[in-house]
Amino acid sequence: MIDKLKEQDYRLTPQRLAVLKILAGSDAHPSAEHIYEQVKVDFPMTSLATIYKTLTLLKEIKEVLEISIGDDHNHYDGRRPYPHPHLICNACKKIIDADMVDLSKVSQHLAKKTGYRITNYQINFFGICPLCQKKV
Amino acid sequence: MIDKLKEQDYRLTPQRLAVLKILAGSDAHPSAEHIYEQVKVDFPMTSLATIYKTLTLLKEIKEVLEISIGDDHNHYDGRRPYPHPHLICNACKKIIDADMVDLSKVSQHLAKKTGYRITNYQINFFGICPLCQKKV
DNA sequence: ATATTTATCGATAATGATTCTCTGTTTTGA
DNA sequence: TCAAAACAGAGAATCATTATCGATAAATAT
Repeated sequence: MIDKLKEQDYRLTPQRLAVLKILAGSDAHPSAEHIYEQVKVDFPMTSLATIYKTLTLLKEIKEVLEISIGDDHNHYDGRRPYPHPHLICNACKKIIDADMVDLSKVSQHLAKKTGYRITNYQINFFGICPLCQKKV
Repeated sequence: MIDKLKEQDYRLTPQRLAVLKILAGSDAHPSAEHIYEQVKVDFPMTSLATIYKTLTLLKEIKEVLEISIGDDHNHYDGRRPYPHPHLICNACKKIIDADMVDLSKVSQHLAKKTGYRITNYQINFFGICPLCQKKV
């Protein structure tokens, strides 16, 4: 992560380093607020805006994945910053990675394999449609 | 939809009927704001809060599907109110249904089949994890 | 039909995550 | 050392969604 930052001529500040450390050290898919609380332990003067700015930067250089689970606040994954499926518990809101494919029976397989009672899922593909490709 | 409402002892009001009609008559996955604009054509006195309340109700009785695409506002599908994959254009924000399974090669198949240039996708499964199932 | 009960409505304030603005500070490179 | 650019911090602004609450209207019984 640090190398990626330097490669692209971004500065490595203490605040950024602190965010990087938390992202690298957690597989709990923390929210911006949660990262903020963690960073404040070592850098009490840090602003929440800085957290967001750092996350935006990391998103741009593809070193963090932003995850929207309809929870009114986003979560961030710095360990596996590429698109991959997640499994979210509606009760405790825990997010875990669920790397398996198929789909017709993924839901049932997933339920069997992980013990989760799956009640819903969300699949979104993002891209450029044929019409917009022409417009370029 | 109307029957479902009556079954569960909900009232059928003009405002609700207007929302139902728009949901039933559109496959464009409209936002609450968009539904609001449409409803106001026939019922100018309608409040945006009523749109949200109706959508919440329809979500509860599973007659509409709420779709979060990280666009800062949700979209609604009243035609196919069950979880299913969507394909979103990053440029024009158009949302279309993408009913195909598999996953390992869904992305490539989808690209070939629809002409979309897929740059990202999001998959979320919602459920109850083993620990929380025990807690019940 | 009319009255009664109660869900629903409309208007607006409140909430809360994220972004913006602006000012001061730090880093970089000549 | 110094100017230019990047960055941080504080708090205001934004904006979708929710909550509040008095007024209104739908369903049902009288």
